[in-house]
Amino acid sequence: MEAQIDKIKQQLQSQGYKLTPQREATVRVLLENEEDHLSAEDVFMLVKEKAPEIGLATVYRTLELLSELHVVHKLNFGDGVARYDLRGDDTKHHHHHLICVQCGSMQEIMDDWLGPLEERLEKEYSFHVIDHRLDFQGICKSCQEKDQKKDTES
Amino acid sequence: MEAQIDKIKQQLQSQGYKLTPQREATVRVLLENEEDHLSAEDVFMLVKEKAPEIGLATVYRTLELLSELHVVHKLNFGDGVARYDLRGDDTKHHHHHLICVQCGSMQEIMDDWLGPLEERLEKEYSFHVIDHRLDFQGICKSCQEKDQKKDTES
DNA sequence: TTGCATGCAAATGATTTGCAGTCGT
DNA sequence: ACGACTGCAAATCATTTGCATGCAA
Repeated sequence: MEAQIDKIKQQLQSQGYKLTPQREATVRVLLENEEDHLSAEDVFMLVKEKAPEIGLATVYRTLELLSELHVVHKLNFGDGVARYDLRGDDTKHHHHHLICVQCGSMQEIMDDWLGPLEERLEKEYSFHVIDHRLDFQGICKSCQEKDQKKDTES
Repeated sequence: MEAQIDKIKQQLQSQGYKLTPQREATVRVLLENEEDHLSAEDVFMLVKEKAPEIGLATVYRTLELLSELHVVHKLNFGDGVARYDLRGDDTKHHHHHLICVQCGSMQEIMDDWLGPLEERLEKEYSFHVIDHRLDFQGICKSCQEKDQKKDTES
């Protein structure tokens, strides 16, 4: 982890920026939560545990700066908040959702089904995939069973 | 077009909603701009030309309603505004999006790649798929080229 | 009458910005 | 001292909500 911090420090300095304590705390939070897609508010709360005096605006400014330097990716999943992701080439997130339109339940599928598609995108469209989001809307098993029962009764 | 309006009217009525003049004006704007991904504000401005007395809140409420009824798709490309897309008659309106996290550009892919996956879901998870949504976040071709140039310069 | 719909204005929530003070070089 | 950096509060922007009114069955 120290190695990664050092690398980021150099990236900052090469562009004339400093790795201040606030920025370092923010980067550490991102490193410690590489798995997740943290929102700015999430990052803020986690950073506050290490550096309680930090301001939300600083977190936003830091994330924006890191984003410009391509240290993190700014992602948008349509839930109204921007999410940030450390740019590790190795970490990819694959989760799909089955959302039942009848009962509203949501099931996560951890399989990665899109590997071949992503390869195709890179080749055919020259699009470098960082992440994807795949949601299916439909009727879940238990609602199908409920429906069947109802149909039989009537 | 009248046929499509009628169809939407029936979809609304089947759920207990009415096709009010404001809603009809909004739907007409969406039909007339089927090609584009309009934001709520865009729709609002266009609807105002037909029905100047309409309020922005009504446009938002209408779009939200149509979205729930799956008449339109609510899309988010990370530029800070939600965009809306009329769902074409054909069930094969399954397009996917390539969203560049750097420049915010969006490209549509019209292929339907998920047929086999949907079959698998029905079998392995007993989940009956009605609709899906697939977005890829990544770096588009032109941003990759820009990055390369920048890297070379330094 | 009853309740869905509307327009307006005010409220909200995420993010940005203005500004005065702080810190390292 | 200079400019980069910060925290705070106020500003902004998209979207939502409260509420009194309007309208159709």
